[in-house]
Amino acid sequence: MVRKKVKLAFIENDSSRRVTYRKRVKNLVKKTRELSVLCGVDACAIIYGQEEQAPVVWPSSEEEVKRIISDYYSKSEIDPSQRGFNQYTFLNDSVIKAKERLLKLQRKNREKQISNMVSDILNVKSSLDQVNPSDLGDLLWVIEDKIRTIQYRIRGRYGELADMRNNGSLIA
Amino acid sequence: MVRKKVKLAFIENDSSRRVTYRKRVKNLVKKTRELSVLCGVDACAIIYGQEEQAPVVWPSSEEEVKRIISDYYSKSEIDPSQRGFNQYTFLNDSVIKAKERLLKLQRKNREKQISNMVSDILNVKSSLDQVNPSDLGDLLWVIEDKIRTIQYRIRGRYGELADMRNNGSLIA
DNA sequence: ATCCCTATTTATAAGCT
DNA sequence: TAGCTTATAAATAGGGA
Repeated sequence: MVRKKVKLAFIENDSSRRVTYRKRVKNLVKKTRELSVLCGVDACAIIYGQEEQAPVVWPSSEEEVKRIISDYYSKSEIDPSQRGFNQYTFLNDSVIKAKERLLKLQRKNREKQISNMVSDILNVKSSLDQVNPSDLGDLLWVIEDKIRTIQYRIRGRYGELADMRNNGSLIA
Repeated sequence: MVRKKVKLAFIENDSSRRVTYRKRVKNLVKKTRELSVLCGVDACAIIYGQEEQAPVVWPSSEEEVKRIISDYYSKSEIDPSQRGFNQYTFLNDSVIKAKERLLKLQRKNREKQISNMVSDILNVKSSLDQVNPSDLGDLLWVIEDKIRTIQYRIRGRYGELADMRNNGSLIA
């Protein structure tokens, strides 16, 4: 996009791809944070880098997470009648069709798997809405520890853990 | 950041905040997509706008979601021993402390709530890893319908649904 | 690989309609 | 409120050290 307008396609060259990745991730996170602060909304960026790379997650610092969670909590205190509203299922033709489809999925024993995945993608906000303020400390601690654990696991401990990777039963 | 260098703080003026929000969301999504394509990584942007606004989620189109899911699936086919690896709990001092803390949480009957929230924030990738390719069609359909349902619900149907918002038991 | 540099492209705050 | 325009700030590809 500069000394030569680059076309939007996978960068084959490993070296320049990695450089571009670092530059752009940095700015994407910055932009995410700016949007959040300027407009008073909660925004989340998740980037899964190549193999052997820790995922980048924003917000990730204790301070930021705390701010977002307490913002959510104070909102729901101000207007508790709003809480859980997103969970209500509006009934119309497309939802009726959805239900038929889900019934079929249930028969195939996949419904739970799929709804969990949809939740992962769409429901971060509603899960944050449901946190009790007395849980904030524990929540932050668990999140931070999970991030550290993932980073530690991904960075250079493969040797020690190699035997475990061959055991499919570890999936859970 | 332009005709006047704006300081990074909440924009009090409603009108300009909304304009800034729309402009920046558009570009944040664009940047997210560019990073994803240029560097061959999976990235996700989630923005929760103000009240009465539909959340913005990228990726959201059938095509993009399909691409990401099938990429994940083909990765796990090439190296199935990697699947589920992220779920393994590495044992070290901090995890032992985590477990003690979790035990305490369990006593308070909050553990499930919190671990679900952590999963929402950090585990989008691993849930995508576990999708069977034959489920892709159903998955895409459910996601799209969920997005449509949320948008429809949030945009201007409050009148009809107002009575329901006063019922706290709808949280679920 | 990592800074630094810088020519250009992008993003964007204000104005104007 | 929603576009469109424009002056300026930011982001960034490609090089060089």
